[in-house]
Amino acid sequence: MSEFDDFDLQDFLPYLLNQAAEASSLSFQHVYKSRYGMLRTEWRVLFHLGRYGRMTAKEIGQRAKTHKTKISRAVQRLAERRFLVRERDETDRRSEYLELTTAGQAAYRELRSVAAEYDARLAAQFTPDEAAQLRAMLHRLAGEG
Amino acid sequence: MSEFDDFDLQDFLPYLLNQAAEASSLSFQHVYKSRYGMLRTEWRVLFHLGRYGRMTAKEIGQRAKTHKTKISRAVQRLAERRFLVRERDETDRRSEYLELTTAGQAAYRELRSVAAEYDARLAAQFTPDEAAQLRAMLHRLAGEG
DNA sequence: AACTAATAGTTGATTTTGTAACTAACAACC
DNA sequence: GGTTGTTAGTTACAAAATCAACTATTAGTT
Repeated sequence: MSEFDDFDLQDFLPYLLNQAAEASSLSFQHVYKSRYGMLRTEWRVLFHLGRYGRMTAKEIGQRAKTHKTKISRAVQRLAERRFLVRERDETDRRSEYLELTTAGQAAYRELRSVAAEYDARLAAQFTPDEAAQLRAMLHRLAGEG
Repeated sequence: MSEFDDFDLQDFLPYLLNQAAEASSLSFQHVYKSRYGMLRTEWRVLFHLGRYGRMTAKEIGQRAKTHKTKISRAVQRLAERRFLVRERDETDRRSEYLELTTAGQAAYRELRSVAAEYDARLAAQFTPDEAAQLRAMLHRLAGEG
């Protein structure tokens, strides 16, 4: 009988966070998957370009804390589907700038609006104060300021 | 310019939850992976059996909201490594009871204590009240009472 | 200029997951 | 007691994630 005998998996933060993340992304995932055939990383790349504008794969990877191979493959698929275009950086020919096409922007806008509504619905389970506090705590756990 | 123009991915709850979950499970994941060569589902199965005792694969799947194929494979690997034993239920020969071996229990105890310490460290970023509230909100998002 | 190290991004091999189909056992019904 | 429907768990195949090695390019050093 150790001092942790009452430690419960259901309250273990990594587990709990994971359960909450999975449950709360399920139905939104269904939208970008069924409507645009996108994978999670693809929607994230789309969102980054839509929200923050032209940038390189590396920058997206850093912002989203996503490995470069995942980004590379997501970019490939989005380019194939004409959601974005690549443009070599002539000052450093190793990297290329990515930018959404008109179709990409349209997809971004629709998904963003679905996401915003969905987020509002999730947050509505709490008071505005609670929701704000939750986000702040999650940011802290996610490991940035 | 839509009404959601300021909607930010960094604050989108599913994204934020996912980032927090990943960041906060990273170093714990490293422990069960490097020390016991376990995958996430395996550690969860181990934990369920260690904490709640003998049960069937189905029960674990329900508690952990994990698909039966994932459980099935995790059980197989844990059985191969002699962390658990299976015993057919003679009243219903479709299912079998799972139970940790001595080695399984030892692994469980060690991982549980690492997890508890780790959880305490994560929670220490907040006041006890905040931490309790965080857990409550996550439970709510995870979709149970 | 040649040599070494570093960086952006891609590719390939391996592992893990997801989905659907399967087997074996039980249950319910006529 | 045979037919149909369910359930526990496994297996097979396809999709996706991971990790290491690779190419092309730039930067730094001598």
